[in-house]
Amino acid sequence: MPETSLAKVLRARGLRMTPQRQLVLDAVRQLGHGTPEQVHAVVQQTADSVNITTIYRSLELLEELGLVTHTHLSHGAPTYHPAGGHPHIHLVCRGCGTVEEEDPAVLRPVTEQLAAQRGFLVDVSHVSLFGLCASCGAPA
Amino acid sequence: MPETSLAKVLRARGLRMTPQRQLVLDAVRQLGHGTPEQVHAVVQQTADSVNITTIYRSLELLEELGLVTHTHLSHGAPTYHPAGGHPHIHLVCRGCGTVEEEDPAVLRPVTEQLAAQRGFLVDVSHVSLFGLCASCGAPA
DNA sequence: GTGTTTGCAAATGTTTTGCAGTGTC
DNA sequence: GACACTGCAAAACATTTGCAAACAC
Repeated sequence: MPETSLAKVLRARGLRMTPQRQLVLDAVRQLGHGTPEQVHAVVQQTADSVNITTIYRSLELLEELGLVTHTHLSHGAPTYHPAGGHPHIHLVCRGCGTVEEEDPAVLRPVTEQLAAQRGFLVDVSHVSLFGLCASCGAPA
Repeated sequence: MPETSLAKVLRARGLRMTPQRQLVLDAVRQLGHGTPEQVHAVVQQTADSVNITTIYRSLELLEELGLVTHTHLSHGAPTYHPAGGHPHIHLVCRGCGTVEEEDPAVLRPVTEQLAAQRGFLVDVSHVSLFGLCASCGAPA
C-alpha cells in the first residue's frame, strides 16, 4: 500500500496532487466506510476550511481512479470505502446502524445458483445485507 | 387477494378510504415495483390532480398497514412493491436497469452461515443484488 | 358536524453546478 | 504562466412539514 501512489496516479492522468485529495483518501481509509458528510468531518479535523463540495468532487474523482468505491446503504446514504484492498460485502444493522464487513465468499452458493439458473451475474462488490446484528437481534 | 380490503384495513384503524389511497395501491400493484415518482405518474393517468405529496404520504401509510413495502435500489432510489403476496428479493441489472424478482430461498445458505457465524439475522425481504442480467451480461 | 385527508406552498437536506480566485506543475 | 482545483453561492432535486380548504364518515 504505497502511501504516495495518489500523486502518481494523478500525474499519470495529467491531474494535480492537492492536500485536499490526499486528506479525502486518508479519511476514507481511516473510516473504513463513511458517507460524504462523515468524510468531511474527518477531513475538517485536519483542515477545517475544506468545503463539502470538494469532498464530493474528490470522492467522485477517487472513484474514477479506482482508489475508492461506494455502495448505497439503508436510507440510500452513499457510503464510500477504500478499493483495491480486500473486496467485501456489508452487513448493515437496522437496530444500531453498525456496518460490518464480511467475506464475499459467503455469497458463492447464491451467485452460482443465480448464474446457472438465470444467467444473472451478481456484482458481489456492491452487496449490502440488512438485518440485525448479534447484539440487537438477541433481546436484551 | 380481496381488492376491497383496503377500506376494511383503513376502517379498522379509524382511518378513511379515499380514491387517492386506492389509486396509489393500485399503481404499486400494477408497477410491481416503482419509485414514488413512477407511482405518481401512474396515478396521474387516472387522476392528474393528485399531488406528489399525497403519493409520499399514502405510500408511507400503506407500508404501515402492511400492504406495501420498500427497498432501496441502486442510486438509493426508494422502490415500493406490494406486500402480503410472496416475499422476494430483487435482482437489479446495472446494464438495462431491469428489476427482476427472485425467491428468497436462494439466500438460505448465506443467511444460515451468517447467523451461525456472526449471529447476524438477515432481513431477506429487503435484499437487493446488483449485477448484469442474462441479456446484458452476455456480450451481444 | 367532526376529524381526517388533501393540495399547495414553503422548508429541509443532500448533491450538483457556475464562476472567480488560488495553487500546482 | 497555463490550466486544474478550490471555495463560495446559488441551483437543482427529492422529500417533509404547516396550514387552510375539502371530503369521508
